[in-house]
Amino acid sequence: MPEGHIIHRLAGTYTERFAGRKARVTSPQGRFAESAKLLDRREMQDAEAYGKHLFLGFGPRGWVRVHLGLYGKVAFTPGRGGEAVGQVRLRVANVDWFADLRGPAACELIGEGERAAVLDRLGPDPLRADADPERAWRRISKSRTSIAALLMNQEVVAGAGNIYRAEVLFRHGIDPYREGRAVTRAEWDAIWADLVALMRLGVEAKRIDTVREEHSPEAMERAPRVDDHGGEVYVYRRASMPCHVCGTPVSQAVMAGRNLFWCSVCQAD
DNA sequence: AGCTCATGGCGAG
DNA sequence: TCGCCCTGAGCTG
Repeated sequence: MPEGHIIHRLAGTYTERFAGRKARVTSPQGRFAESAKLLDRREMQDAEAYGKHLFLGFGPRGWVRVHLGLYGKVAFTPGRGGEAVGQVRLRVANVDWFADLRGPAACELIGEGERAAVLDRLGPDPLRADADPERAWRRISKSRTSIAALLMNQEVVAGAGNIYRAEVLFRHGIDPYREGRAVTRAEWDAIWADLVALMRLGVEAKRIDTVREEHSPEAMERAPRVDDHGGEVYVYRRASMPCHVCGTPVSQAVMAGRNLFWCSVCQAD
């Protein structure tokens, strides 16, 4: 379930359980074996998230950059860990815990320069205190690309994915097909502030909840949760189901190869 | 057993 | 814009 909130939570958990100690680093599946060997029995100094990228810091040995992609998962388990189950690309372990990474899109050992290059390409991350939403605004306010596509572009905003983009556009009544340059400054400020708030909640709750309290009882009653993506939402994966606010069936379309969900009434320009 | 789908992103064309 | 890669869950038959 990897949007940015999950990655930030993972960084916190890696830090809490492994940072400041020597770790066993292995690749039971083998695809990270050579790099793992270079890190094994070294100290993991810290773990940090930027957007959907997770960096495990091994000081002079460099960084492990992990990107979960669509399928990647990390499982933390107490104990020393026996035989790996399934395709475990990376196992980090100490006497108390082991963390198994499966199915990542990327898991690579990189140096400071490569890390800087990755960060350079990323837009501001709503979950980071050092984020500068002005950078995103400069990009959005000049763009003819739809606001929905812009919010998914990690060079514009880092960390939001398909769920947050659908939900934040709903919450601000913005047609997903509207061009970036037609978004007002006030709307952008509200979108950013909302992303910050929603994603922080997501880190805490480990799921994505976006339905405001005044719509919530109604929403729960009408739409018992069927999906495994987490919490209670307005439009994401609710195609044809009644909008929690106006009752209109939720719309679905494919935009740039990704499913897009919105309410054509609440989000009409 | 085999298909389909997924919260992502890359490179080719 | 398309196809492809990472993997597992939840169907179908």
